[in-house]
Amino acid sequence: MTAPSEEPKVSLRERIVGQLRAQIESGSLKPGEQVPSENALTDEFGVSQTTARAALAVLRGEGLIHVVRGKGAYVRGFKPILRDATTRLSAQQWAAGHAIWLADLGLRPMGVDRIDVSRANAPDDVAELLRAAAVVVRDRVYSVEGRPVQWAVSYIPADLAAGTPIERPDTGPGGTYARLRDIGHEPVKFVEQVRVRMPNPVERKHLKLDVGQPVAVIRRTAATAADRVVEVNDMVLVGDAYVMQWSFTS
Amino acid sequence: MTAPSEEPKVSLRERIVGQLRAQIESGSLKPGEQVPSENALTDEFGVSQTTARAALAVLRGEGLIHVVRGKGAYVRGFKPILRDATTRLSAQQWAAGHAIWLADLGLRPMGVDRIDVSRANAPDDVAELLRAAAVVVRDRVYSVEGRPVQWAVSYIPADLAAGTPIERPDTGPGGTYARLRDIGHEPVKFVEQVRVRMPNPVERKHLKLDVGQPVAVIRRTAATAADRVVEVNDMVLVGDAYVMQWSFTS
DNA sequence: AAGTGGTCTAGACCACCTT
DNA sequence: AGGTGGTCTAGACCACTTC
Repeated sequence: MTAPSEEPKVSLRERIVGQLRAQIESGSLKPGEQVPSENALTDEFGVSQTTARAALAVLRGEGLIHVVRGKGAYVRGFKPILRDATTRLSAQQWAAGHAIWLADLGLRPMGVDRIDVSRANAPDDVAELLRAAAVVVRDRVYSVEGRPVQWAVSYIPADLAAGTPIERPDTGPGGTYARLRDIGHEPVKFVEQVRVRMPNPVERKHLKLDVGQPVAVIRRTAATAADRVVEVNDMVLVGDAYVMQWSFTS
Repeated sequence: MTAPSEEPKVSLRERIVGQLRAQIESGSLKPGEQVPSENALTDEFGVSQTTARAALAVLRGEGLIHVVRGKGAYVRGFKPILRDATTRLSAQQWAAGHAIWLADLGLRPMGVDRIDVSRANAPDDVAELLRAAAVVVRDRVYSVEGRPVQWAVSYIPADLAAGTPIERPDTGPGGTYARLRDIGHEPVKFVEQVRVRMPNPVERKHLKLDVGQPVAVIRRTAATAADRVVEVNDMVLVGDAYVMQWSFTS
């Protein structure tokens, strides 16, 4: 009698997710705008609050919205930062490196939320790389437009850094690498290892992360021409805040 | 009368999450082992199934467990693959690049699940980079140990690739780049741009991803010495399957 | 006070896997 | 058949924000 069923096959949650995602991606819900509240979704789709919540949780997990307790859920809008490892640390130009993916990653001021400098014993794996246990630790959180975007912890052998501006929060022009150069240990070789994962609770706290937001974890080792490792820098980057770029030749 | 309350402050869900996470990280729950089922958690912690589910969902989101419908939840254990862009594409050696983070990323055979080669019109942004709309598209999924780990789509200008082995699934020794060299368009300059985000539904399907697993999205552009872009390769890497590495000098 | 999200319960039904 | 996860409801109470 009835027409063959259309086989929706998608759960109520996914139907809500799909509609909202489409609205966000099409721009009919603009960055900063409020997403329909749980109650609104309850009415509109005739589902329970639990289901409406589950739908919003999925969008959170995709980083499309962020949520403020007691206020509402809002469409994310954050222009990613271009982090170009090779041209920041070297001065090369790459003709092929222009206009890839993003034209408008304008440079924006990056501030330091917090910085702690101390002497300590390095974790085992770091000590092995540096061939030194006693290190100066530079621990800081960077922010852009009021939002924490990176947590970085650097380890420099204490026998190099002790008593130098590296032990001061502000290391002066050119930063730690320039100071290492001043004392005859200029780093010239760099290796960056990158992992992608969900943040642990400590990282979530430092970076004020919403649940479901992935991070990139970068370990950079910096070595001199004589292959002495003079710095290990462990960085945690908020995933949707960055586009990372590396350039190289064959 | 009673002792001052201990102010648990953590939700039931977080308490369950914390205990299971500790067990996984301490190794008392080993990779491949089954995590207590929802019913078991319901009994052990005296919570509803919904709450037990929510706890497991968090661990899924952190990539610590994966779930098989009708069977159970299991501790993840997958040795990540080392993807060294610079030494794979060049032949350089980096003394400082050894023994960073992971000693035992033994090379494992990477197979091709599926490969489709076709001619098509490139997406606008790719066409702009290649300065050509007509392209050969190489679309494939790679697997390691039966698990999809990467989805890669390459675009090569059709006026270069047409009629060459690049249009065949197996491009022969040295791959696409060797064939481009054969016809006088050897790529020598590379730029890789990397984003970190949650996968969209299409990516989740291709890579058979569990919910809550982040991916790295890499766009590599390969250019000749004359700065002609001869390939754009869009890759989606399963986050926890990889450690990506780049090396460079200042 | 009213609206928002955050947590949780008790119970239901379904789909999938193993025995 | 029985266990597992997947989806969903109806309702409760709490914490936070705005008015």
